Amino acid sequence: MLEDRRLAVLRAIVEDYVSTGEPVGSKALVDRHSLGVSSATIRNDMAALEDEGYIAQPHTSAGRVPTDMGYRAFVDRLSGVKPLSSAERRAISDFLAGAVDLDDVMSRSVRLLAQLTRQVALVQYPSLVQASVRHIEIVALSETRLLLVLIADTGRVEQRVIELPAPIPDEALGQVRTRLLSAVTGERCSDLAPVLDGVAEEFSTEVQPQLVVIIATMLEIAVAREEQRIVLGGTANLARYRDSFAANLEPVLEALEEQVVLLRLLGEVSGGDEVTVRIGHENPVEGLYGTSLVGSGYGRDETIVAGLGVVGPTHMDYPVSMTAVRSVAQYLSRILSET
Amino acid sequence: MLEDRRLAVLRAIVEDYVSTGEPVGSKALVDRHSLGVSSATIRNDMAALEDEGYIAQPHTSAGRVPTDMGYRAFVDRLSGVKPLSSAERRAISDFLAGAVDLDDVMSRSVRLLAQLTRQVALVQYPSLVQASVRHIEIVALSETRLLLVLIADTGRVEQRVIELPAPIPDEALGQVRTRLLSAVTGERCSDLAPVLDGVAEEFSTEVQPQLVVIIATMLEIAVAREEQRIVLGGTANLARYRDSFAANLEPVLEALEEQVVLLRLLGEVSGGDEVTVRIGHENPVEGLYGTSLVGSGYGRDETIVAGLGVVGPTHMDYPVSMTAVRSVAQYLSRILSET
DNA sequence: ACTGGCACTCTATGGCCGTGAGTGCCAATA
DNA sequence: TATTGGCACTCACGGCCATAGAGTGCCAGT
Repeated sequence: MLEDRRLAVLRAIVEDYVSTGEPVGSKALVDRHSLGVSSATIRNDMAALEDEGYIAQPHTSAGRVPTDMGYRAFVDRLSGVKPLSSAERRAISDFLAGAVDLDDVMSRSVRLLAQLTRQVALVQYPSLVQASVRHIEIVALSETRLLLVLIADTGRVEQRVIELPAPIPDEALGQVRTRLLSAVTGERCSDLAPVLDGVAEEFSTEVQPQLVVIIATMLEIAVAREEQRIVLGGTANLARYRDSFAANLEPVLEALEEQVVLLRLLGEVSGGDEVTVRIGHENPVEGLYGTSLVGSGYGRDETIVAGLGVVGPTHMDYPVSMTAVRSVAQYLSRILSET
Repeated sequence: MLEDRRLAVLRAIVEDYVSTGEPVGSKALVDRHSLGVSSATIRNDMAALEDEGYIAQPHTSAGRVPTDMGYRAFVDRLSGVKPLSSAERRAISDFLAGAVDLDDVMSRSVRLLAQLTRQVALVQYPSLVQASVRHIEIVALSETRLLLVLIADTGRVEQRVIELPAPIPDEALGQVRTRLLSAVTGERCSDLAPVLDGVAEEFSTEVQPQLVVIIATMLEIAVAREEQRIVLGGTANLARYRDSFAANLEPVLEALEEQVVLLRLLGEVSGGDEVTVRIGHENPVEGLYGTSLVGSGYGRDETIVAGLGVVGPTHMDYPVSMTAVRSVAQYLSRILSET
C-alpha cells in the first residue's frame, strides 16, 4: 500500500521530468496527477525515495530529479507497454513497402527508428557469423587481381579485391571456383575454416600460393567480425535538447563516431530478442554517462544476427523508445526471414 | 598603397577573429600585428571597410567581425597557400599505406580530412557516370532471383538483387551472361543504353521478359542511379565550438543527414579540380547560412568523378581547410588512377 | 497515516552602477 | 593629403543587492 504509492510517485516524477525537463516539486506533482493525497504526504514520500537513492535534488529547495537508479526502477517495474499509434503503424508499413535491397532495408530502418523515437538510431548489419553462404563468385579483373564476392543468406553481400602473388591460368581458376563453390555453399560462415582446410593441397603446386591467398581472404571476409557495419541516423535529434544535455554533446558525438564503441554497446544490449536498456552510468563508456541506450537484437529464423537501438539522454521517454525498438526489431526479423 | 593596407587590415581582422572567436578592435589589431600605423588610422580603415560591407559590428562600441563578403575577399585575394606540416604529411602517407578496398579508401579519407581540418568532412563515392564497366557478374540465387554485380574501373562495386517474373533455364542464363558481358565490358556506364538496345530481341521469346528486367536493372544501376553515397566524418567537431555557432547546431545536423542536400552542395563545389568555397549565405540551404563549405572534385585520369570537402562555421580557418581539401583530393585522385 | 501550516533556504530575476573596450570625430602635424 | 594623438561618447559585461517564488522540512493536529 505505502510501497505502491511511493512507486506511483516515482513514476510520476519520471514522467513529469521527462516531459518538462525541469526538476519537479511536490506541489506540481499533486496538481498534474490525481494521487489522492496532499503535497505534504508526497513530500514525505519524496524524502524517503531520496534516502533510498531513486531521486535527487540538484540543490536544496529545488524539485527532485530521477537518478539513474530511479530510471532503472521505472524501466524495470513501472513502465507499461505503450501501444503503437496508427500513424506509427502506417510509418512502419510504409517502410515495409519499399524494401528492395539490404542496404535499403538498413537505411530505411534507421530513419524509421530515428523518426519514431526522435532520437539517435543505430542499426547493425546482419552478422555473417551466424549466417550461411548462399553463393560465392570469383571474378578475374586482370591477370593478378581477383574480385571475391560472398553472398550470405541474410542478403548481405561482401566483396574484396585480391592481389595475387602470381597470375593464375583461366582453366585453373575455373576449377578453383567450382571446387570452392561446392565446398562452401550452404555452410555456416563461422564453420568455413575446417571446410576449406586442405583444399589448397588438392591443386598443383603452381597455383597453390594463389589459392592460399584466396582462401585466406575468404576466411577473412566470413569470420572477421570487425567488419561489422553500423548505420546511424537522427543525429540532429541530439541538438534539439535545450537543457544541460545539449551543452556537452561533444563526448556523445565522439562516441557515435567510434564504430568500435558502438559495436560494443550494441553487442551488450542485443543478446536476445528482448529490449534491453542501459542507463547513464551503466554504460561502459565515460562519454555516455549522461545518455541511455535502448536496444534489442533482431534475427532470422529465431537466431539473433545483429542489434539495433536508440541513444538519447537519460531523461528520454523510455516507453516510447522501448516499444519503437521492439517493433522495428520484430519487423526487421520478419523481413529477413522472408527473404 | 592605401588599398593595400586596407586589405592587410581585413586579412588581420579575419585571422584574429578566426583564432580568438571574438570581435576584434583597432587597438588589439595594432598590438598583434606589426602594421606600422597607429590605431586611429586603423579605425579610419575599418570605417571604410565597414562602409564597403566587408566587416560589421555586432553592436556599437564593439569590435568588428568579418561579413560573408569579407571572408569572400579574404579567400579570393588574401589567403596564401599554407604548406602542409610534416605531421600532416605523415598522416597522409599513413593513410595511403593501408588502402585495400574502395570502402576502406573512402572511410580513411573522410577520417583524415576531418582530422586535418578539425571539421566535418564529406567524401563522395566515385560516380559511375564517368566510369567504364570492368566486369559484370550474374549469379542465380534461386529459380527466380538473380544477383547482378557491376564492377566499375574506379573500383566501385554495385550489386542488386533481381526478382524475375519467371524462372530462367541455366543454359539460357549462361548465354545471356556471355552476351551481356561482351556487350558492356569496357563501355562507359553512361553509354550503356544504346549498347544494350535490341539485345533482348536476339533471344527466344521465353526468356525475353526476364532479360528485359535484367537489362533494365543494369541500366538503373549504371545510369539512373544517382543514389550516390556520401561518407561523413568528424561530426563531433561541430560541438567543439563554444560560441553562438554551437547554440544552433540543429539545422546543420539536419542538413548533414540529408543525402540529397549534401549531394547538391558537393556537386556545386566539385566541378573542377580546383578548391571551391561557399561562404555563409552563398549556400543554397537556409540551415547552412552560418556555415561554409570548402570542396573540390577528385578524379581518375584527369576526369572528375566525385567531390569531397569540409563543412564548418563561416569563421573557419580557410587556408588550413583549403590546403587539406586540395591535398586529400590530389592523393585520392592518385590512388584511383593507380588502381 | 495523513494534512495544514509555517519558517527557512536557495535560485532565479531584474534593476543599478562602475568599468573598460571600442568607436567616431577633430584638430594638429609631417 | 595621410596620419596621429586626444577626447568625449556608447554600450556590453560583471558585480551587487533586493525581491519573489518555488520548494523543502518539520511539527502539531486530526
